[in-house]
Amino acid sequence: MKLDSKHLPADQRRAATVETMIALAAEQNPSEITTGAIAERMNLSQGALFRHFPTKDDMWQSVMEWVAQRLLARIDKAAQGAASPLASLEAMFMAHLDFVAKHPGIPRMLFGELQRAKDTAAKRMVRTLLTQYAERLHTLLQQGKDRGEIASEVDIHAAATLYIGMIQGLIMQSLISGNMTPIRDSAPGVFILFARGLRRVS
Amino acid sequence: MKLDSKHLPADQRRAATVETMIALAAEQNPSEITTGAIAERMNLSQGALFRHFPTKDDMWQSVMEWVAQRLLARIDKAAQGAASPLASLEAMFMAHLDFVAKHPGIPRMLFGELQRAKDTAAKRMVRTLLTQYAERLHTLLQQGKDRGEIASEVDIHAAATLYIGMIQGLIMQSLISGNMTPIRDSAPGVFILFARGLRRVS
DNA sequence: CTATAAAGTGAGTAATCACTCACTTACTTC
DNA sequence: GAAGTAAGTGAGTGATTACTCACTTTATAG
Repeated sequence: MKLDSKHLPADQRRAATVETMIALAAEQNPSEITTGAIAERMNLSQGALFRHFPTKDDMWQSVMEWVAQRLLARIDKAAQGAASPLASLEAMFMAHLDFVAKHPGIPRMLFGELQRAKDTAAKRMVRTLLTQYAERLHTLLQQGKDRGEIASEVDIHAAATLYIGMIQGLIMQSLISGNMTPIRDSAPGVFILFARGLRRVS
Repeated sequence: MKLDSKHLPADQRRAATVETMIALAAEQNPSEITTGAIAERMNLSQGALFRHFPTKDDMWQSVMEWVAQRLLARIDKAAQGAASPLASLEAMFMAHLDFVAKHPGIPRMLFGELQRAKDTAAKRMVRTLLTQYAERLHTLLQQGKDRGEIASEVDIHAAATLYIGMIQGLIMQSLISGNMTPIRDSAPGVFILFARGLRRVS
């Protein structure tokens, strides 16, 4: 991969643009990333970007596609290797946090895109991603109930909200402290507490 | 209060500006709110705003002060009336959600400000708010342990993160659906699950 | 080696934004 | 009711931004 050379083929240039935007989002507010800053980081003229994307919104859409594809693949793979529904949830949780720790700009992008006023393609993509994520959570939680691992009185919808909230809360902590360490350090304890609420009292 | 009349005294005009910004934040991405839009909503010329605030950042700082003051007062009042630490947490939780349901732009503002690149006064104010909030949570959780209401093996720091995450998760749901109803509907179930994880198994 | 197409350049443009200022209007006080 | 002051107006300004385009450079196929 000679991604730094000039005159890349179009598909490689598009991929490099997406990766650059994700890298920049780790350093600054995603909504403040300019096409000029993207081009500068790529050692490219600003105008060249628009040979590969019709608008900036299309660039963001490509970024969100990249994220949705990678994140869902990561959590699916993590869930498959586990022995029980609760273990799958924990593996998904850890894989998700590992993913955002490696790409700290991504949760910022998702949240920022969600609260855009306009209904952009990128925003719809985020909604789809989160909906698909929630479906996987519901399935696993129901399986946990069926197998008696999760208490029957647990509200599955509430549990899915709490799961998403766990991740969001940890991200919030990292935004306050300015680095990613609290995520890795606090994650296990938070999940233990979450699982305590779910588990059937034997 | 004749807040719509022309030629308001300076302090009332500043207060009206803050309230207008909070109202606008409920409708659109806070970072996309322009001074022109604020002025238009107030039936005021854009230039007039800068007679009362030296910069736009100062406007945001005033907004954050408004939020910090009101939110902390609300949750403190709610916590006082409750019979036990866990009941206080629940009352705080509900008061907080009631607050954000009435001012849907506020969580957006806080999160958006947190991820700004520059270290603005508003950002420092958000950090302070969240730190003070976390202190209250730690105190209550420790009291719960001392009284035997909360299991001794519970990680207090994790519980505080989970509490913040609960709120953040519910806000996320409302951003996806586009309205505030899921917050009010799902909140009790989510808290029950949270409390299940904390409570001492008798 | 040459022709052709793909990719990149850099100097534009129009729109938008926060912020300024000379001037006008409205309140207050004696 | 005149004088003084506080508040508002509206037409600026310069900086920034997404996007365009005529032209140049590079890669590649015959």
